[in-house]
Amino acid sequence: MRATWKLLEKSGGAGVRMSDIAKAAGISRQAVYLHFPTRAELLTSTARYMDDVHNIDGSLAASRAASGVERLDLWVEAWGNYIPKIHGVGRALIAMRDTDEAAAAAWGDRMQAVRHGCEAAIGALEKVDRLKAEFTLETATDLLWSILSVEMWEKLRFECGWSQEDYVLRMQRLARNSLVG
Amino acid sequence: MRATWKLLEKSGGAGVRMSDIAKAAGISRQAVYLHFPTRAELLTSTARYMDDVHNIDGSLAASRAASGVERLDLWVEAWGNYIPKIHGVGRALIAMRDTDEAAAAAWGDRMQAVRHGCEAAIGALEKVDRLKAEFTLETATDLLWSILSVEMWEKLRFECGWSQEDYVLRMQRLARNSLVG
DNA sequence: CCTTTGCTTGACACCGTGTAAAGTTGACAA
DNA sequence: TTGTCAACTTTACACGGTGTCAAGCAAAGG
Repeated sequence: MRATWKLLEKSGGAGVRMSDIAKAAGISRQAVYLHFPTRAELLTSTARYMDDVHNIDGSLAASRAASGVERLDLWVEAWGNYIPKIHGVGRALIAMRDTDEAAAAAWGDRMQAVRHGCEAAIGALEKVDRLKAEFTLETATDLLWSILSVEMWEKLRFECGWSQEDYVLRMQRLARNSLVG
Repeated sequence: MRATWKLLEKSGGAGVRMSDIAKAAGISRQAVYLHFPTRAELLTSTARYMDDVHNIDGSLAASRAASGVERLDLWVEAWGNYIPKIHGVGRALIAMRDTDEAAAAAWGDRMQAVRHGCEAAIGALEKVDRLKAEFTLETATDLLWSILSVEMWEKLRFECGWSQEDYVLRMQRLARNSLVG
């Protein structure tokens, strides 16, 4: 899993084959299949492992402690800064979605968790009556979640050349401008 | 190209093989290669053909004629309503990006054209001094372009279940709230 | 000493894309 | 009438990547 992680990180998630991973791990390609039945399993296990190492719950604690607009800001920052860490694996999983049911499910699950984070942030906003009137909890969550998607991060970060700091700052502003009334 | 179009439209862009297209067109798989050297070529030719049939320039005329905030609204509407038409081919091209250089270039080109549309809309905003001070022409274009990406449309439309009308309306509002001062 | 565990090598099936070659069919022209 | 060309057919195969299968090997440990 560490080899997978390293390779996906350096490649940005594309063009990493099972044989590459095996070589990087210093074992044969078949040995990889002794541990992980499929590529999708390896990727999702690696993703879980990364969550573990990064202690994702810990890094989200700050945003959970806050409330209202501040909570929204902190959530955008926390998740926004987590994206680069998982980006490689994410990209690989996203690429497999079309052809591999398991990969689609695994990535969908992870994104559902992110959605819950978004929903909690919007909920906090609603609680202090700062959610724009045009939104329900659900539609606001939809929007925030889409705005904070890995795909959008990729576009802004690589195709538009934004720095990570710019990304976080501007997404915080975007979220505030569009959701907070 | 018509067969390709039809299949990609119905499948949403995934799992369409050259042999499927050949069968749908009523010719052999090899015959397809007599007309299009590669899958990427077939897809991009189909995309061009679709632009032609849809008369893209005509449908963008309205937005180009307007100015200021109205122009932004009309641009979001025009492009937003064009996405579903090209979505199938877009998805297929996006899926090929990682492995096929030609596909990446073709899709990149098309998206660059969309970016120009975004830039023109932002330019119109700037001309009447309604662009928020925090933006340059470029950063505002980056943001609008990312917000109007096919990926975001897919997410909102299918994963969040928004209707096409909702999508356009809410994206207009999002663009206005975040860009117009 | 024997078994188990973790690995190795090597071969192979499957799929989809793309290539290659030889043959068929119909239209049009000298 | 014969010949040629273009569009297409059938059949076969190479390649790359995933996943399967089988036989064998080496070290650890009761």
